[in-house]
Amino acid sequence: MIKKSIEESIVLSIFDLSNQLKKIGDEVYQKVGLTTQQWLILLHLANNPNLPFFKRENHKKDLMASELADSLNVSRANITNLINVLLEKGLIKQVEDNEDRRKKRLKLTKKGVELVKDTQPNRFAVIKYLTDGFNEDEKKTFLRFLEACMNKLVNEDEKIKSFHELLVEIEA
Amino acid sequence: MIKKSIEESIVLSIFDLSNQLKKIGDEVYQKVGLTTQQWLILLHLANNPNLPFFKRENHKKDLMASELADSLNVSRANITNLINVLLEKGLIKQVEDNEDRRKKRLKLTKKGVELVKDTQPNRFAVIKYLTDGFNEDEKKTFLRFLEACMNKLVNEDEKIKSFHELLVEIEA
DNA sequence: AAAAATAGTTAATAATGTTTACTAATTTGT
DNA sequence: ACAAATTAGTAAACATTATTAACTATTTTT
Repeated sequence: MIKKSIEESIVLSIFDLSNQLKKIGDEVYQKVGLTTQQWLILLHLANNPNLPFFKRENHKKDLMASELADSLNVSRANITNLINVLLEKGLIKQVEDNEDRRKKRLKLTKKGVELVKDTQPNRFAVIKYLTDGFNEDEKKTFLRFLEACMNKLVNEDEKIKSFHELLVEIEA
Repeated sequence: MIKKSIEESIVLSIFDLSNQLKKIGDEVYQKVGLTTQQWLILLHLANNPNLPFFKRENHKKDLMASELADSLNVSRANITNLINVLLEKGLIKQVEDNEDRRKKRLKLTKKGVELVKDTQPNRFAVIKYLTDGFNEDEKKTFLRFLEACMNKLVNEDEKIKSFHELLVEIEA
């Protein structure tokens, strides 16, 4: 019998909520033939300052695929696939970097900029609606909490995995 | 240019954190040939009271596949696939319901119970470590926040989708 | 100058999940 | 009571999303 614990409730709720957000996002963005994942790439290229990635590190130059892979925590090959869709739709473009010719900088096209701009008020309204009913202090604490968790996960993930070292192989 | 907003930061952080948790979970549970998703099923069958699903509704009888589909927000067919792995590994068993012979109740086997029990202290330690540094009141507020968001998403998802109605078809 | 590392891509493949169609059992409406 | 609708589970075919491994080109390190 597993005990009630507010900490575990929080972790499981974060999971649940994120799933739900992704589902709804996929449904909404399907109208323009995109997935939540592809939409997140657009938000990166729009330099959305609220993305955890931009809080972790400062970026002056346009992003490249490997940085997106890093931020979304997926393989570079996967980013290539996601990007191809956005390129085909004419929402982004690749610009060769003259200083390091291995690199290709990604930019929103005019069409991409406009799509992000046009949908921004509604995205914002949804987010405001969702997070309504809590005061500024509470929201700040909540964000600190999420960021603290994240820091532990990325900086000390070996430590966390080692907690589970005892997980013994079970016979199939 | 998108403005800084604490609300959007929160939503994007939840996304990011959940991804990271899933990745680490997949890596950890790979040792026993399971995915995070399959592990979640084990937690359901162990009646983990911290699962959002058990907070939403009360369950006296053992769960069935369609309830798991509901809780994990995936199709029934997908649950069949996930369950088959757990059956093969001998971690769960199906029991026919005598009152309604369409239903198959799912139960942990002795082996399944033991796996959950043995790993519980470490799971708990990880969660405690992650959520450390915040007091009880703060944690309670987070949980209320997460549950409030979730409620809006599930009860008023049509309203949320309608926010995006203006999303116009873009030509490929 | 050689070796190692980085960036991106391609191809093959794994996993995850969906839709559709089906069977069986139960519930509902008349 | 009985036809129609609903619910539960599964199977098959497929879509998608992601991964790994191998490769090219370029840059950095030693």
